[in-house]
Amino acid sequence: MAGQKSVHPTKGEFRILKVLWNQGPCTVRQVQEGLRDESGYTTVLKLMQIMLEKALLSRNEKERTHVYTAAVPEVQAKCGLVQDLIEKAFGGSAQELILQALSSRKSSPEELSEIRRMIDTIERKKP
Amino acid sequence: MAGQKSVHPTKGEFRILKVLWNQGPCTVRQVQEGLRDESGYTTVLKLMQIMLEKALLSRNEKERTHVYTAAVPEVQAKCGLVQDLIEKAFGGSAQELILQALSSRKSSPEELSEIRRMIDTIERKKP
DNA sequence: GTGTCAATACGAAACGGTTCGTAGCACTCA
DNA sequence: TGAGTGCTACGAACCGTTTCGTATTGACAC
Repeated sequence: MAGQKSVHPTKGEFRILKVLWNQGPCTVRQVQEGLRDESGYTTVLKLMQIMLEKALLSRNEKERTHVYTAAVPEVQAKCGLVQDLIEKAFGGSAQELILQALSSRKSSPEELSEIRRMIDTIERKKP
Repeated sequence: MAGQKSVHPTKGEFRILKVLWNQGPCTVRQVQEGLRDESGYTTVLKLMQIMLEKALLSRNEKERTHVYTAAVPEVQAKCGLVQDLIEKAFGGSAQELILQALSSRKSSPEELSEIRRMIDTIERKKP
């Protein structure tokens, strides 16, 4: 118990997690290629080592080339970020965040009805 | 022109902005008291000076005791945060963020229909 | 004037995130 | 065996945020 303390990934860490979530377990090299930018190999490696310490990643050291896996599920990490934002900026109100999200990008009618559909689903799920 | 470049408030800066949004123009002392924690006076002052440089705040120096005002509207700052999060974590999809927000806190039926009402409003506003 | 009080200004330092240079290790191939 | 390759490990350094100690200034009372 007590050790859960969900660590919040930084921006850079989140980018690495995204690659791992998409591609499944990867070597450092694979992650570095997955990030389509000029981040150097050792930079990515270092970041991943730190993430290992933070238990954001786990790794398999059986082979000489270590294989890393995301140790936090995508949903949980995103959920943490959203919770944070709701607390930090919207006084704990998810509604307010949603309103803001709705108005901050012009959503197409399709998106809006998509969202409406999601609400329907949730409503139906817990009567 | 060209100078807009909406600066993103840090966490600490955001807390100060919240006080100013709630209470209107304040002195440093008032802001420091508004933050109900142990942040020292000079710490708050320094932060506010930096925010002044970043144009997050403006101030009136007529009186000896300067009076600071939030220079960014609340909506705009929150919008920036939301945009950031959408980009960072949800691949630019506001929908996904909203779904996450809906599921990360159990919304009451009332909240859900509230949100539905908001969607109605938006839909009606731009046909 | 002189002392005191409350405010601003300035700069150093701590801290976390990030980048990168460099070293070392293991494997392969000639 | 020795050079080359590809990987991990380590540590220094940079940058932005945040904290805080200290100096300075202005107003007011005596």
